[in-house]
Amino acid sequence: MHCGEMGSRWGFNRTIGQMCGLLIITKNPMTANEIADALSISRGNVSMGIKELQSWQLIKVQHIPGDRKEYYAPAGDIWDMANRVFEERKKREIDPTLSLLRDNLLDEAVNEDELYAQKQMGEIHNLLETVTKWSSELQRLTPEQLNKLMKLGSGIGKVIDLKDKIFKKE
Amino acid sequence: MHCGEMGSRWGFNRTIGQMCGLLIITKNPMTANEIADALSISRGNVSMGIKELQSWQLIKVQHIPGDRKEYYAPAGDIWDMANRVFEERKKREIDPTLSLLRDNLLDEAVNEDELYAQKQMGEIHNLLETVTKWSSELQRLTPEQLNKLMKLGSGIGKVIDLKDKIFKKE
DNA sequence: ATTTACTTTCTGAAATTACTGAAAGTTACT
DNA sequence: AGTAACTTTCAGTAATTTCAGAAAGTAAAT
Repeated sequence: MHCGEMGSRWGFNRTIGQMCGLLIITKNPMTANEIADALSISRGNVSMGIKELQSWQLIKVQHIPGDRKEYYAPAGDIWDMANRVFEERKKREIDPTLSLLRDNLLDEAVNEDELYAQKQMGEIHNLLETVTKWSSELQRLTPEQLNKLMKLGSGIGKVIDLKDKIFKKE
Repeated sequence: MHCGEMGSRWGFNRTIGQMCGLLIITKNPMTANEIADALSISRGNVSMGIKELQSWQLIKVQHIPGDRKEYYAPAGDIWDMANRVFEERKKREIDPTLSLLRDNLLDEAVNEDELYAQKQMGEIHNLLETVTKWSSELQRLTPEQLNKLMKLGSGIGKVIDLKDKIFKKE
């Protein structure tokens, strides 16, 4: 139920949030009908939800030999899923803005107001590019590296300073 | 207009997105009426929007001596604003889930299914805690440190390995 | 105390989004 | 080909969200 309430904050709707939560905490894969029953929603709704969750690559279909039904289960572990949600949201929330800003920055400003507007848009563009680049590079790290990095926490500041010293000495 | 379309993805609604965008690209602070005119929306709607944007701490009121009207302007630069949006969203999207999970993990599991559900919830809890901790610690870095870190990009992997070597040698 | 210049709150209408249940589609077996 | 066991689509309905405009509130100036 909580996943439902949070669903819309996370980028999908109530029912889809519930479906996702249900599949995560349920050990065995479930059929569409089981999902509909468990959540008391219509069979058609489940079908839509499945399609949506597949488009986020959060669930996968499984077949059980000798059974014609389709069984659904989470695709990957919690980290994988979080990554997918993160990526998908970047695609929806950042990328379109980034490309609009790029277009706009190509236009010549014809007066002071437009100049200011462009300056501000430039700032936003910078910010979004930095964040985008950074996040894609974090994903290139091995899980162990990532883990170390996270554990490091604000100690990262010291490591950066350290690195600076070393390179200056050389 | 684009800010309007994106508004709902960013956590508020169309009008509020437009208002925020308008205030960012406009050099001088604006009155509520100017905002309403510029965007062709009702005065009442602007009032609601202002309240909402203030709750996100994205805009601030300014008074011009000898003028009774309230003028509105962005609160801080682009980085500040992005930070606020980020923080606010964490508060809405992560914190409630985190506290629910904590409560749930205190309950004793009475059968195998519940045990599995708890295991999964534990995973999510870990993930969210790590992310939360990490993000709050990033914010503790000085802007220069942060900038260096971002510029480092995937080179961060090498720095982590470097740090490991140094500490092993000691 | 009244007027003036503003801001906020609230109500119901309009627009959008989500959901159901039935019909249509698909697939695999006979 | 026919049928059984499923899944998907879709039209209409229900629920939610957004919004304008009117009414109420506030505070300074007269």
